[in-house]
Amino acid sequence: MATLSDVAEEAGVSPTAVSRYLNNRIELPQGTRDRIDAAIAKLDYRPNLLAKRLSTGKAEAISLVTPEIGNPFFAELAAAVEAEAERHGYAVYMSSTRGDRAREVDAIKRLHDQHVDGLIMMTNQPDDGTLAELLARHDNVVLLDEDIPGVSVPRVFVENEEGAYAATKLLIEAGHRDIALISGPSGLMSVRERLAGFQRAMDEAGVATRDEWILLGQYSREFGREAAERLLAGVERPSAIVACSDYLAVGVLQVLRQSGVAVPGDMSLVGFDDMPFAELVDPALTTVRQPVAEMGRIAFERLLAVINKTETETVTRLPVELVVRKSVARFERG
Amino acid sequence: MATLSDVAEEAGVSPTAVSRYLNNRIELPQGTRDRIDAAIAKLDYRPNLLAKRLSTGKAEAISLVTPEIGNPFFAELAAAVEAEAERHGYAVYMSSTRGDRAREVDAIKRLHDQHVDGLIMMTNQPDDGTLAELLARHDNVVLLDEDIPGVSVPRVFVENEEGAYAATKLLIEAGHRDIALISGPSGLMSVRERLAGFQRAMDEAGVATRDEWILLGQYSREFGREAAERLLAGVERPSAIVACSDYLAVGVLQVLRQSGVAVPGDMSLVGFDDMPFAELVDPALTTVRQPVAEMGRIAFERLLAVINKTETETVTRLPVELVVRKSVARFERG
DNA sequence: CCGGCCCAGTAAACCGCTTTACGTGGCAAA
DNA sequence: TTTGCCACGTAAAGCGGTTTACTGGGCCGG
Repeated sequence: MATLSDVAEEAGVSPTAVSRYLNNRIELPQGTRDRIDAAIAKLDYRPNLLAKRLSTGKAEAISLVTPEIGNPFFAELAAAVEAEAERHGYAVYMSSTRGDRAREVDAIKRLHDQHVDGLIMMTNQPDDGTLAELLARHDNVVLLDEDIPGVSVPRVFVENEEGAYAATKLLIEAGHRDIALISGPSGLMSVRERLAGFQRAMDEAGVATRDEWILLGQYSREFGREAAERLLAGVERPSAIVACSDYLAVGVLQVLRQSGVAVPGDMSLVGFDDMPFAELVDPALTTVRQPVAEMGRIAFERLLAVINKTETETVTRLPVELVVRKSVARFERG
Repeated sequence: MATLSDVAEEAGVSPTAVSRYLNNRIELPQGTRDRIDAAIAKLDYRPNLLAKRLSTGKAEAISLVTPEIGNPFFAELAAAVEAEAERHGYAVYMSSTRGDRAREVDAIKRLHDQHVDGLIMMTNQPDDGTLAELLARHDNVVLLDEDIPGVSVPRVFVENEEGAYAATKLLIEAGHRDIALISGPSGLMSVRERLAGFQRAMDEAGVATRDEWILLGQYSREFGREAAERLLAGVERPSAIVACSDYLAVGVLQVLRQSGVAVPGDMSLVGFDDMPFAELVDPALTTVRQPVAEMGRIAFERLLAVINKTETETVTRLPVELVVRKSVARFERG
């Protein structure tokens, strides 16, 4: 690999001149510029970013940590962040923690390496304080999708409560009163908020919620199956289910199908997220769409703002949208 | 941020001593070790990876380029690579090119930056020679999933031909003779090989293929829909379709459903990949499973081997497996 | 009592680039 | 003729580590 000095020598100038020329920090006469350009071309010179970063302290790169890159929701979010970052000339280093706290910690600590200018963080498990403490030391972080309590950095979320409210209301307006809710771990902000939206819709309609029909666990297909089985095993069955993630909904769907419970004939179902497969399952899933592209875009924008110190803590709430497909039917008495 | 020198000063030794101690290149008496450890703890020292890499030339990191991280197939592959890399203490920098040639080129060129020790490359568009030429200059690259002709680096593929052969044979054994094939861009190795497998199965059974029933385009849902529409519009219809990607199959499924063509009743369908949603669609998709986790694992293993110069060009072919679900039925005459 | 060896470290160069603070040489103005 | 300034650069330190070669002192054996 040719270095800056090689280029300088070839062009008959000092490394300083080449460096400053390349960074537009010096005016050179045409002749000199040509010689440098020729040398660069001849040697196929590419600046060593590592050295550059070490020297300048700027990385023009960010890190993106996601719980599970194999999960379409996070993958789409990651793609959106990357697209926006590219527009600004930033590289994105993605990593997936696979729900491992140690890997989350690692990812944050790596901020120290100077490798990146900032971090967009997604998590899907409640924090026990570890992450919050670690993050408190940084000001170049943005939280996306899920909160970590006690951290004062910009955050980008969706209107979880509104989403769940709309989903629940749709069911109520279809005549349902016996509605169950399946959601993720209780420590998560999104879980709390969606539960609140559900509760509010039920309260407004004057219909009581039942504790045994509120099932909190994980945002996973596995838990969706488990929860559905529990609901089916109960003495009374709800006529509709709000699943707070499409992953959950799909798990529910599988169990219902196996058990011969028709959707939406015998049981209505609403999901959350509008993952790519939501319209592919049978029946096509009515669900609450999160504006994934927008979330990614704004998260990056916010991060850029804190990196450039033009802004600090802000919380952005993006609206969600109820997408009506085929998994909800009017409740028929009997 | 505390530096090595800060630690050295705090511990009352030279930076050299600290560096060598941390890298196990020196034996120090217990007392000195304790002082250094204490200094590190007190200052919360973390080595600056950038500096380390610049100095050593080793990055303990690889780069992973995927065409589209939002695509579950690539996302899962990425997750698998990352999992294996982590076991070996390597960081993974993922980037998605979104099918943009310029971004692919960029990703390769970035190998020069010393940022990473090597590159695992996935692509989903035929190369016009650009990539091949660029890659020829590197020996720390592994190709995954798809080939780039003219490049002599380790490659990890699946048995595409066998997969398509098995899928086609399944249909033939179910009594089908009018079988269409839908696949990706014709320049791609996987497309060629799957086509060959299809052809071989048809030849062996003594049934002729028809040009108008072999539709090559893109590995996308969009093209799946388009191809399905073309098949339905033809004067004669096949009774079964081999879709060379589950994305294609899903597109096909949508069009068939809209057109009132029952699957598998009126039309049998086999996919390829076994993406996560394959078992969720209706009917659950019979498809050819690619061993994604294994592919990722082996790709990393191979990359490590070339990085350490213990191996050069090898081509690995991983077996695929036909997963029979509900989208294929016996052909009923008439 | 002296030479040599080992223990416990150290000085200094280097990785490749940036940046601050300085030259030069030539020409115009005084 | 001298001053001064501008155009065109350069020297050298620094980013935070690693690594090679070396050294000073204590102790042991002869």
